Amino acid sequence: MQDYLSDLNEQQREAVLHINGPLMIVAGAGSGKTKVLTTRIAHLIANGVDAFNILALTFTNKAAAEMKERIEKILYSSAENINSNEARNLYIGTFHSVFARILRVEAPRLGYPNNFTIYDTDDSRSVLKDVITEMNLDIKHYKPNTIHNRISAAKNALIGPDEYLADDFLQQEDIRSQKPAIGKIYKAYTQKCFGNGAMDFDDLLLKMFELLKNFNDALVKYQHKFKYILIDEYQDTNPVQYQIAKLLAAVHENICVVGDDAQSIYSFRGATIENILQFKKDYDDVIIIKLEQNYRSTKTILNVANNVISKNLGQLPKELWTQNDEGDKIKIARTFSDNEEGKFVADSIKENKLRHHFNNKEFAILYRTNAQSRAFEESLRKQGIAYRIYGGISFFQRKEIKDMLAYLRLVVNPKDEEALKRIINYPTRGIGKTTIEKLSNIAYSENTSVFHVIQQAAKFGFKAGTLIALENFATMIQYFQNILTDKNAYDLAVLVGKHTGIVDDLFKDKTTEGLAKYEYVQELLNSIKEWTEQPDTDEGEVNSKNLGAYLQEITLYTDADNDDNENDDTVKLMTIHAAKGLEFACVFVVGVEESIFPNTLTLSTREELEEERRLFYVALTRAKQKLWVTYANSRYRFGNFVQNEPSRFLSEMPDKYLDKTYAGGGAKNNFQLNMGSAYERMHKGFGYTSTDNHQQTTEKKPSYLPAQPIVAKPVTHIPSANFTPCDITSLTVGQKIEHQKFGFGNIIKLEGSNHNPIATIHFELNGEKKIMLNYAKISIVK
DNA sequence: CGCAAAGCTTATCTG
DNA sequence: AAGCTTTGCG
Repeated sequence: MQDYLSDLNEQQREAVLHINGPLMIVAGAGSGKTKVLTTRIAHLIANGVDAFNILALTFTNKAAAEMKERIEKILYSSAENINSNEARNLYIGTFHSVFARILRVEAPRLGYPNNFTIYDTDDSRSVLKDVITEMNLDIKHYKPNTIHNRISAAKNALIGPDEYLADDFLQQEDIRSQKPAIGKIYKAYTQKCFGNGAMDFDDLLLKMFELLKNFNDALVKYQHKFKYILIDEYQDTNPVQYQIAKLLAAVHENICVVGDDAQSIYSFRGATIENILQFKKDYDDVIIIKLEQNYRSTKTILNVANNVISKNLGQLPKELWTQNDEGDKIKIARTFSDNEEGKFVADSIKENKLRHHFNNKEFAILYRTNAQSRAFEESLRKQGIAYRIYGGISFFQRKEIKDMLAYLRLVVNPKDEEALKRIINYPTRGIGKTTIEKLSNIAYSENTSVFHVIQQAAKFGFKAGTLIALENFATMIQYFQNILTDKNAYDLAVLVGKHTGIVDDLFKDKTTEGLAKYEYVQELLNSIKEWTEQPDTDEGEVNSKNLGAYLQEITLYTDADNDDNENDDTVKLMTIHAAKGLEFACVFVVGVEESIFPNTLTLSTREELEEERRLFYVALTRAKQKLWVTYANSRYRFGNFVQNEPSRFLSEMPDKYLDKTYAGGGAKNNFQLNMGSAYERMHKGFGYTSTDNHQQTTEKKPSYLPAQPIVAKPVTHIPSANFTPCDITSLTVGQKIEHQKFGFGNIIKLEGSNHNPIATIHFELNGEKKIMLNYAKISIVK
C-alpha cells in the first residue's frame, strides 16, 4: 500500500481510493476532510494523472494554499518517487481566483479586455452611487449597499437584468419595498461596468458561466482539460457555482464534493443546502461516504456541539463521535461590559499560558462581527500579548493604497472610469465637480470613455485653466502608459508616486497618521517589487507578470492569505465565518448575546435562526482542548452604552458540560468568584465585575492607545535600546545597520537621496538580500 | 474651486 | 465614536 494511505481510517481511505465517478463525502467537523481531499489529489498524481488535468476549488485562498502545501509534502515524502514539482501545475484556488485566471485569457470573447479591472465591493458601491445619481433617484432611498446586495443575489441566482425586469414576482417585491427602480439600476450598472471594462466579484462567476454556456468550444476545451474536479465546502456553493461545476464535470463525471450541511453559513451569499441534496440526483451511481469520527475535539466539546445543532429541524441526521479524552468543562463567563470581556479573555490567556504552557498561536478569539475586535485588541495590547487580526479593513482597502492603485488601474485600463474619477483631482489639480460632470455627460452622449474625452478636451469646448489641467492630466497618464510598455510594474509605480506628488505629500505630513500612510505606500511598492521578481508560473500566458495581472490578483487577495509563516506566534482574532476550516487548542467564543449572536438583522425566519445556530456550531467545533463562551451585560454601540440579554444559544448547551464559575452560578461558585484564582490575586486582577455583586462601578471611558497599524505584526527583532532611526544621507555602502524588525545586516546598494522621498536601501541579512524603502526603521551600528 | 467646520450616518458575514 | 458628506466662506 502507498505510504500516504496508512494513516487514514477505513472511510477516509475509501474516499481517497474511489477516484472515478461522482463521489460525495459528507464530513462532520474535524473529521479530516482536508486530509482526504489532499491525499486524494496526491493519489491521483501518484497514479499517473497529469496535475494539469486536476481542478480543485475552495472558498478561501487560505484553504487553497494549505491544500497545495500538503500535496507537495505528500508527493515529496512519498516512496513512489513522484516529481513533487507536478503540484505546481494544479489548478487549486478559490472559485473567484481560478475563474479570474481563465477569464483573463477568454475575456475578449465576452467583449471585455484581457486586462479587465476587477471591482471589489467598495468599487461596486461607488459605481452604483454614480448610476443612481445619474438616474436622478434619491441616494438615501436607494442605498448603494442595499441595492448591491439585491443585484448580487440576482447574479448569484443567474438572473440577468433583462430577466429581472421581466419577472413579475421580483418586480412586485421591489414595488412592495418601495424601490421599483432596482431593475433599471441593475441594468444601468451592468452596462456601466461593461463599458468600464470591469467585472465585479459576482461577474467572475457569472461570466465564467456565460463563457461555458455560450461558447461551445470553450466548454469543450475546459471539460477536457479538467478531467478531475474536487470541490471543498460544497454546502456553500450558490447556483452559479453549482451550474459551472455541473457543466465542467459533464463529460468525465469525475467530480468529488465534500460538505457538511451543519456548517452551511453562507446563505447570504446565495449558497443553498439544496445543492448537496441535488448532487445525488444529478449523476447516476453517486457514491456517498460519511465521515463521522472527529479527530479534533474533546468529548465534552463535541457533546455540547451535537446538542446545539440538534435544535435545528432542517438538518441531515448525523452523529459525530470521538475517541479523544473527556476534557475540561466549557467555561461560561459573564462580564459587566465589553471592555471587561476583553480583560477577562486577555487575563485568561495569560493565565493558561503560564499554567499549561500554551503558546500565543494556540489561542483564538472568535466573534460574530468585525466591530467586536476593539476591546480584545486593547486588552491584549495592555497585557503585552502578541495578536493578529484577520478581516476588517485590509491593506488594499486603505484610501492611500486605493488611490495609488487607481492610477495603475487607469494606466492599464483607460476605460476604467471608476479609477479615473478617484484620482482625476487627487492630488488637486483644478479639475472640479462641474468639469467631471461635463466630461461624464459628453462621454455618455458620444458613446465613448471619459478618458477619451479628456484626450480631446479642446475639441469638446473646454477652455482656459480647465483645458490646461485636462491636457496635463492626459499627457501624464499617456506618459505612464508609455513607461509600462518598456519598464516593469515596479518602475511605473515608483514613477507614479513621484510624478503625481502623492508620496511627497505623505512624506511632508509628519503626523502619526501621515507617517503610517507613507509607510503603507512604501509597503505597496515593496509588494509590487516582490511580485514582479517572482518567476512566471502561468503556462497559458506570455507574460503573466504584467501589471494587469498584479492588479487582478490583489483584488482577490485577503489578508488571511499572507499567513505563510508558522512561527507567527500570535493570538488570532477573527469572525466565526473566517474561522471556518481552522482549528485551535483554545478558543474563546465571545459576545454571545441576543441581538449580536443570533444577530438581530437575521432573525425574521426560522431558517435564518438555524443558520445562526449553525454558525454557533462552527464556532464551538473550532476548539480542540479548551473552550470559553463569554458574554457581556452591556456594551458600546454607536457611542451609547446599551444592555444585552444573554444569547438563547447559551441555554441550548447542557449544563452538565459547563463550568459557570465566572457566570454567576450557585453559591459555591460565588465564593470562588469573589476570591479569584491564585494567579489573579497575585496580580491584583480582580477585574471582572461579577454578575451577582456588581456594584454600580462607573464604567470608565475606554482609553485609546496611540494609533497603530490595525494588524499587529510579530516583532522578529527587538531593536537595541539606543535605536534611533537614521537619515539616509548618513548611509554608505558596506555599513553595518540595524533594522527595527529584521535585525542586523550590511548595506549593499543605495538608490535615491534624502531629498527624494523614495529612496531604496538594499541590504544583506544572514545571506538573504532585502530591499528596504523605509529608512525610518533602520539605525546605524557604530 | 478649495478648504474647514458642522452635521449626518453608521456596524453581519466574504471573494 | 469615527468616518463621510454637506455646507459655508474665502
